[in-house]
Amino acid sequence: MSDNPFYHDYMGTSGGINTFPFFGENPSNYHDQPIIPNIQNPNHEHQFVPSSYMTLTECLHGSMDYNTLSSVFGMSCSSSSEVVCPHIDNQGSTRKSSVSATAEPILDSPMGDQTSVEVPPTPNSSISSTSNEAGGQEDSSKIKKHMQNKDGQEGRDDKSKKECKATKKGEKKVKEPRFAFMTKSEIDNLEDGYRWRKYGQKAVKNSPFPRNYYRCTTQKCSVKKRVERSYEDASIVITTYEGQHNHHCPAALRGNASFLSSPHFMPSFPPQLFSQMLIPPTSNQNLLITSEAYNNINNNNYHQQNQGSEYNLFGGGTNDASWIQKQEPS
DNA sequence: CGGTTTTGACCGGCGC
DNA sequence: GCGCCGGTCAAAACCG
Repeated sequence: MSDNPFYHDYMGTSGGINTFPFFGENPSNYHDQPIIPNIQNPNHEHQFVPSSYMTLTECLHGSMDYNTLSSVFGMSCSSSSEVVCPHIDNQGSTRKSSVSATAEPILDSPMGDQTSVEVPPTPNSSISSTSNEAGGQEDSSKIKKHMQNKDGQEGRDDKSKKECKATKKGEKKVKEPRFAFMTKSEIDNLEDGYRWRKYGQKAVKNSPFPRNYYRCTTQKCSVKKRVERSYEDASIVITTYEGQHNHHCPAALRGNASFLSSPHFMPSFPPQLFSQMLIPPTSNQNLLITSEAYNNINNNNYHQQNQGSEYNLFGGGTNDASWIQKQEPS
């Protein structure tokens, strides 16, 4: 992975809570210095700028507007686009990486203004096919459905289906943005600071692993997430978030940084992912960081495999961008 | 006892 | 029209 200067693999632990890229609260609350690559200076891919780090939690509960997020993912908010990042390079299974960001902004938009992304097969890449089939492909189909169905099919959220039925035909509903991550973990439901209630579980076609459906327990918050395990690589967990939280992160309310390691918060959780999704300096479509880069910067070994969990981020930089192809609306 | 999980049923979209 | 599939509902079970 180090062959790719833009492929940064990060394995981290916070000693109490795992977070996804973007996850967590205000960066200032972190014990560790939040880091992101300096986007302004493409030649310094290892230069990190703590001040501009954006957590997913912030993103999800709205401190980061969708336009910003879209720009981070290199997508226009005005068009529905889907970026699937199932990629693992040719190193295939040897790569121990593992959070892949999939930005799936799903906004209601004119049919002619759609952009979807197809994921070309990657040689020797189990994760590629994995996510493509177990996650990416399905998401793609779902997204297509989202795009195609303008009568509020996916607008149910916390509304009942009956309510949805009552929705006037043709009434457009704003599609919630989606973000998917692939995480290498033995824990399916990675803690992100929010409280979730499981409301469904479905068997996934061609996969021995079921897909779990969660909904944010906060009232009037319609954020949902799906968690499924890759059927080709059982160590890969595909998490898809849909929507943005309209409230603060419950964990954060417990007291800024202390929640990260507080035994009162997720006491049973082992040290887990404490990572930041980074924005490659030369690509605004992929987000990633490597443990190497991280360690080099922090002189700290964040690689952790103890307690059965191993986390990384992966995405694609310049070299990896090849598997992301924007598909023009047909 | 309240919140969460489980799980079979149901619904709507889509392809044939 | 029918079957498949993903997503959701909701009652029952479970749990702290």
